Amino acid sequence: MAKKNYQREDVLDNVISLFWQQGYAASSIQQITKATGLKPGSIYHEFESKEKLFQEALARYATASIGAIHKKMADTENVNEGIKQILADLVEQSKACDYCGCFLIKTQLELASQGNSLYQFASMQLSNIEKIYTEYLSRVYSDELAKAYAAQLMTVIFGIRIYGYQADSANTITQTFNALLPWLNEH
Amino acid sequence: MAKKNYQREDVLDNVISLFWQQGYAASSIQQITKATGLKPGSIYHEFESKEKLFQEALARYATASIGAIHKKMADTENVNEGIKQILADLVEQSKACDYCGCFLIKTQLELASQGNSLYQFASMQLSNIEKIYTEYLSRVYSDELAKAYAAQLMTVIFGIRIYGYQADSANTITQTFNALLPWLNEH
DNA sequence: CCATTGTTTGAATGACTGTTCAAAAAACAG
DNA sequence: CTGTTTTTTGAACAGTCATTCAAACAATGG
Repeated sequence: MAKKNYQREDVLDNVISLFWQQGYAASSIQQITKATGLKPGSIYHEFESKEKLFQEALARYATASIGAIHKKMADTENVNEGIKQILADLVEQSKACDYCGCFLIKTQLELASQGNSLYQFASMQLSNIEKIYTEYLSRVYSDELAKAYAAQLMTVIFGIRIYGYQADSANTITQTFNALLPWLNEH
Repeated sequence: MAKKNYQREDVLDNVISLFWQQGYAASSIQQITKATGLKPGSIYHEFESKEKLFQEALARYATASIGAIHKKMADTENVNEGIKQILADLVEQSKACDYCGCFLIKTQLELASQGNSLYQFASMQLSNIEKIYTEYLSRVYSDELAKAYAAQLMTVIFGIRIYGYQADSANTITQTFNALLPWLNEH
């Protein structure tokens, strides 16, 4: 088999959901082999180590998340409407029975204490997302206001992603973020 | 040594900071022995298993957290002032270089996927805290409003606890929660 | 058809995991 | 002092961890 019988991206997608659900420490190579269909040797041949594999999976998740933001902003009439839809999507996700929040946030919390490079990466991506929101908001508001609103938005998103673990919280969350971010309904 | 040479509570306090920092999976019995000074045998003699030990540590943390809320409410003039101080305390905590958020939230995120009883416990405690805030708020507001404000407060607290990982975020967080919860400055 | 290159395999590695337990040690009661 | 009880000890257990590697395998280039 001189040609590899798998697609790097497919492997990563399988690995993302495993790591996302269980976290870094609780996901064993054995589980990874089961989730991907690859033998240990192949995994280490394609990805250098468990850490590198996780890093790449997380990077793919982050890229997809950021891409989803840009897409939503391109598809909606104005910035506020785009953000409202993004928040509505988060609420929708929280309804799933296998809901497991945000991969970046989970990674940040799990690996913070070790000053891990994976923590650094997750942290950086979250900051990056805030910056992206700031840029979009500065189309509608002053730079100062855009910055403040982006920080509020990130705080509310973080809050939602954790509040979403509570069963049957969807309606409450929707009411909550509308009350917390009244400026979303301007324009 | 027929008399035990340690205090159950001291052991728990040491164990809390270990589990709090590193999470359940990443904290080994070996590390626990190092943190507590107890040998494996003693730990299993006093606490039945790693899971039971974690459970008890988490329960102690939760009790302390809830106690702190009641104390703050008793020490301040009114409910809104008490909540403002609690939020200010959270901001203060986030300044620490070894900041590691909230033990209950971290546990909920780490152990959610397994339907773990530890997850159930953490989840229940967080719900309980919301209920406590609802009760305090209903002294000042209608039941309906108190419920809505408590949900907002919990969402903002969750948000703060994650936003706090960001370096030098203290000022931003303070401005953010004042903007998100304008009703805190009533009365 | 051979040599080369790249891929897959899966057993083996040594370290570490949570847990157990028989023996030792220390306090108490009689 | 003796017998009982409680606690401590630390080696030992079976299992799992991440990782390695030589061998088998398959495809390409010449």
